[in-house]
Amino acid sequence: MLTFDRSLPMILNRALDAIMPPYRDLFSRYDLTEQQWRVLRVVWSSDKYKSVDLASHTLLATASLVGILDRLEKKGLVSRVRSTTDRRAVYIVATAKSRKLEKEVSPQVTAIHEHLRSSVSAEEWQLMESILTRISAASASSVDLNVPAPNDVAAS
Amino acid sequence: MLTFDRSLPMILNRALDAIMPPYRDLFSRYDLTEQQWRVLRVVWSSDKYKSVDLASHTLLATASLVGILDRLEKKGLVSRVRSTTDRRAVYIVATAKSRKLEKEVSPQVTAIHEHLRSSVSAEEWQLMESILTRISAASASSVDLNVPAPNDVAAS
DNA sequence: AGAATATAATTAAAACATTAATTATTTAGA
DNA sequence: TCTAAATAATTAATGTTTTAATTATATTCT
Repeated sequence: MLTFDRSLPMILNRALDAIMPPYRDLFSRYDLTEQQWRVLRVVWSSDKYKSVDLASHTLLATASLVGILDRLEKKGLVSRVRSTTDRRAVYIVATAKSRKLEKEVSPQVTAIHEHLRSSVSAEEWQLMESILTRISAASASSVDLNVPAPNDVAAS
Repeated sequence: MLTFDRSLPMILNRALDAIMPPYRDLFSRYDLTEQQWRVLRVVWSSDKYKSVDLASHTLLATASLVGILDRLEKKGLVSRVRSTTDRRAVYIVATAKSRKLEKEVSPQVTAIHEHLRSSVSAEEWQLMESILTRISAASASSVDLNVPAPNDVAAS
């Protein structure tokens, strides 16, 4: 089991499992989920973002965004504004209520970020980031591995 | 947005987004989900595992495991065996059918692991693992940060 | 202009995640 | 022993993910 246990997916998932609880505890105190937070902090960073822009910045699929935005809208934290120049597009804008939330929550999120960040040296942090970036790039460049299709295997 | 964009959760999620598609493509060819694979490879590694043991080795909550095991059982890949010595416990065992699947899929999964692994040096890989492990440990040791409760903030 | 194609957002269905509560059984302690 | 606490598995409710299909609007190309 050693080889699977120390595979990159497991390494990354274990790290996420370890670091997320403090974030989730914080978000839940404000009745927010992790994904809702991710959407809000991008919306707060700009006047106008289309759904499709949110997707790339939050790492959430547009299909997932629909429901997340529905719930954020119901809570009065964002509103949807149909574009007049391209009527397919919808802009997501932050409400005044969500701006208040931003002022309360953001500093606490930053505190968690910095606490994590301070547990290793600046050089190590930078190194980890660059190693992960390089592995990710390698993966994206050759998604198609040279493996037989299931039918081929079954037929052999 | 720079500070949030380069936070550890985003770094890790971006890396997972980049590396998972080849795994998911492979699993879907065998009509398996990523989580089902995770359960199977642990079940294959031992004769007898209780549900609660599976949870820790797969990083899946026991509540999630119930449904995953239901579906694996329905496909004839695992079976549940009630323990006679502790009648609360259920052992999960691999079927002969799932052993055949193991022989087909495992080598291909290993190939993806090794492809990722080969994109950086052995030293870098080891370093990344140790840095992430240290950050994770730091997080676990102080989940309770010194932040005010929501009510305190609102009252101020 | 008109048809094929592309794009933005949404919907639908199945699977999984998260939190809290529940059931059944076992263990520990007065 | 008898009860309180702990443990294993499950259920329930809400939210999210993934893939595929759908709707509406734009764009491109002939």
